[in-house]
Amino acid sequence: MVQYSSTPLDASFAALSDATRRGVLAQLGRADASITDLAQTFHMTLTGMRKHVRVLEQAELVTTEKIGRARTCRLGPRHLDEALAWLEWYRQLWDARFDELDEIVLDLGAKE
Amino acid sequence: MVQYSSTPLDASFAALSDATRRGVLAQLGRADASITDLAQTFHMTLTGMRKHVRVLEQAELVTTEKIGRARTCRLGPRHLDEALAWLEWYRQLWDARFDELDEIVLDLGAKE
DNA sequence: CGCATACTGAACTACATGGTTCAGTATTCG
DNA sequence: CGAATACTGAACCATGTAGTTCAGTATGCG
Repeated sequence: MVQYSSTPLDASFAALSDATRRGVLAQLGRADASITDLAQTFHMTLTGMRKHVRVLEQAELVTTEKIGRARTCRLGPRHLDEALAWLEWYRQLWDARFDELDEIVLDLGAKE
Repeated sequence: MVQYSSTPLDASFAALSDATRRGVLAQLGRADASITDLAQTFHMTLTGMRKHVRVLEQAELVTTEKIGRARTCRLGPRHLDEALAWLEWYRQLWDARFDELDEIVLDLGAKE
């Protein structure tokens, strides 16, 4: 198949499609945390959590910095504006289709 | 691993993490389409497109109906409100952290 | 009826994902 | 120095994903 990483939008949505990663973002919203902190919260191994954090890093939702032996994770620079914009656009699309349906229904009513 | 399908939010974000599927939503926003129509637009086999459509169906973003030998796909009942709400919440979280940082910077400035 | 069209299902390929364990390395602290 | 802590990398497993081909079935049309 060859995934070749595609667009940043793909990466954002993919990163958000996992409940653990959304939880990590929530925790980092309250305070920065180490891999150990996060691993404890979500009851998984350091290695497992590191992988989630790396996915979030690659989607630019989280940045990390290794200080001494600990790696500190914090909320990253991406606002998810792109993802939000896409969803808003989609909602408008959907609403437009719905209005159209309304019109058809109204037209049918007018005929009687 | 055992994926057991988790939350609808997972399904929504996962469905949106593929450019082809976002394109299908866009096309269905303009008009309903058959599997053949969609497969042609995105240059893939019927079987391949059917799989994408099924993912969108399972995320309740698209509904389909088989009429005669053709399957008609249309934009589904889900507004993606949940996904939007999550992203909005996340943005507020991020903004809050940013404001906090601003305060720290301002405090540092006041000290001089 | 017979052919073309539209889809479906199974099997296969190649790679991604979400997790684990185990065996390291690097850092801190007594 | 030596032990504990914090992370890392490689290897592995089971399953999911994005596509294909090929061999059907079901429908519509001349």
